[in-house]
Amino acid sequence: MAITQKIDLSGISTLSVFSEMTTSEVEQAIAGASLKDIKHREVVFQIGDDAHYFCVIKSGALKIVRPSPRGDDVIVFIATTGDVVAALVMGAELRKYPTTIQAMGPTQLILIQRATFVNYWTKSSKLQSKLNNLLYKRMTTIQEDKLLFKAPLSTRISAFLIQLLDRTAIEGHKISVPLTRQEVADALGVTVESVIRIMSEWNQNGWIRTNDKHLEILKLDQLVALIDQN
Amino acid sequence: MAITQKIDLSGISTLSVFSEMTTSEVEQAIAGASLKDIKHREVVFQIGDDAHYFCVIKSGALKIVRPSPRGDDVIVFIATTGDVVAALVMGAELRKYPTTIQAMGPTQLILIQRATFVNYWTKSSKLQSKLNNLLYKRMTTIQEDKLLFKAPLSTRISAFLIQLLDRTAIEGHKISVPLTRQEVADALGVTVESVIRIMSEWNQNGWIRTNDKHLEILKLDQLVALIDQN
DNA sequence: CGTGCAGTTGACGACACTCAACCCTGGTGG
DNA sequence: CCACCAGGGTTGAGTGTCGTCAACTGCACG
Repeated sequence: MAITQKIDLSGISTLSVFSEMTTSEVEQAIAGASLKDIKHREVVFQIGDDAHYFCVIKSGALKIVRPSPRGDDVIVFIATTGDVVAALVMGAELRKYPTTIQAMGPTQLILIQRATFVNYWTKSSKLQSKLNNLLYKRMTTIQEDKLLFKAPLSTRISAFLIQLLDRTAIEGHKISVPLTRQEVADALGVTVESVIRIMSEWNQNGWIRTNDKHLEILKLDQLVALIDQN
Repeated sequence: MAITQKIDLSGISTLSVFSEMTTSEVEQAIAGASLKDIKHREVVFQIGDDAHYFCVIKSGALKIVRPSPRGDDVIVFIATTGDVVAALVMGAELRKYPTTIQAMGPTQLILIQRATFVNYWTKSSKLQSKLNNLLYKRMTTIQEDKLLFKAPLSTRISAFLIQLLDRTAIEGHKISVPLTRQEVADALGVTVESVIRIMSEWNQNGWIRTNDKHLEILKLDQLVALIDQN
C-alpha cells in the first residue's frame, strides 16, 4: 500500500453511502482509513489475495474482473463514484478477494480496514441498509443485460454504453471513464472484433466519437432507438 | 391473499436467515406475518403490483422472472428454502414489485408485511447482514453464469443444473425442484429447442433422467467433465 | 374430445466467433 | 534518430453454433 493522505471529511459526507449520517458516525465508519490515489490500470485488489481492506470510491471508477475458465477476463461490474467495493468479503468466512479490482482512469479511494467493517459497519443498520441498496442496484444492472441476451449485439452494446453514461454523467454525453473496445467486449462477454465491427460503423455514422480513450455519444437518440426497436 | 395459518416458530428458527437470533427477535421479525401454502406455478407477486409484502421461503422454491422486451421470460434467479424474496423493494421509493415471483412445485412461504420490514428489519443489523449475504450469494451465482458466456451451451446447461442440484440437494442426485426445459432455457437466456437438443442427447446417453418434471442426474461426473474440459 | 402445454425433430439461415493480417500510436532502448 | 515493440483498433474470409420456423407427438385436463 503506497502514499496515503489525511482524511478530509468535507468531501466524504457528500458520498451517498454516508448521507444521512452524523459527522461522528462517518468518522467511526472510516476509522483508521486512508485516502489513496490510484493510477489508470493499477490493480487495487488481486483475486485470491487476503482481504484486509475494502474501499469506497471517492472519485473515478473501478472494474470488477474475474478470469473465465477460457482465460479471458470478464468484467462483472464497473463501479463508479460512491460505490463500495469488496465490502461483503469482509464478513465472509473465506477472506480472500473473489475478484480482481482495477482502476479505470485516475481514481481516488477511501481504503478501509477489515476491522472497521467488523466493528462498526456490521453493527450499523444504516450502513448495512446502504450496502443492500448498492448491491441491489448492481444486481439490477447485471439483470438488465441478461434481459437483452437474445437481442442483437448492437442493442446490447448500446444499452451498456447508455447505462454507463447514466452512471458517470458529466456535461454533454461523454463517458468520463476511459473505455477500450476490449473492455466493452469483456463486460458483455463477447469478442473484441464483434464490438469493433459495430462501434466502427457508429463512428462512421457520426453517432459516437472516441478521443484519448474517452467515448462521446453524439447521437444518443440513435442508440436509444436501437434498444427500443427491438 | 388466501388461506393462512398460525405461525409455528419451531420450524422457522432453523432457517438460515433467523439463525443466531433469539426467540423474541424472531417473533419481532415475523410480527403479523402469515404462513401460506402455494401451489405449483402459482404467482406469489406480480411485476408492477404494489409491494405490500415480502417473503421467506420455508420450503420449496420460487422463480424470479422478468419479461424481456422481446416478450419471452427471463428467469433472474431460482430461490430455494431459506431465501428471502422481494425484501429490498420494501425499502425502495418505488414500491412496486420489479419482478414476478412464481412457485416451482408446492411451496410454503412466510408472508411478511412491509411495515414489519420498515419497523424491524431495517433497524436490525443482524437481519440486514443476513440479507447482504443472501444477496451476495445470489449475485455470485449470476456471475458464475456470466463467466461461461462464451462456453458452448452444453457447458452452461451443465453448470446450471449442477449449481441447482447443490442448492436443492436431497438424497441422490435428484433436483427437488420441478424443472421444464423451457425454464432451463429462460434461466440461461437461450431457446427451448437448443436446450432440448442437448438434454435429449444426455437422456439417450443415460446421463440424466426426467420423471414427473423432476430431473435426476445419473452421471454427474460426465456433466462435470463438460465444464472442466472447457 | 378439443385445447394447451411439454417435449421433439428437421431444415435453413444469420450472427457472432476464430484466425490472420494489418495500421497506427506511443514508449523504450540502442 | 531510428528500430523495435506492445497495445489498441480495424478488416476480411471462413466456420459453426444457435436461433427461427414449422410440423408433429404424447399427455393432462376440463
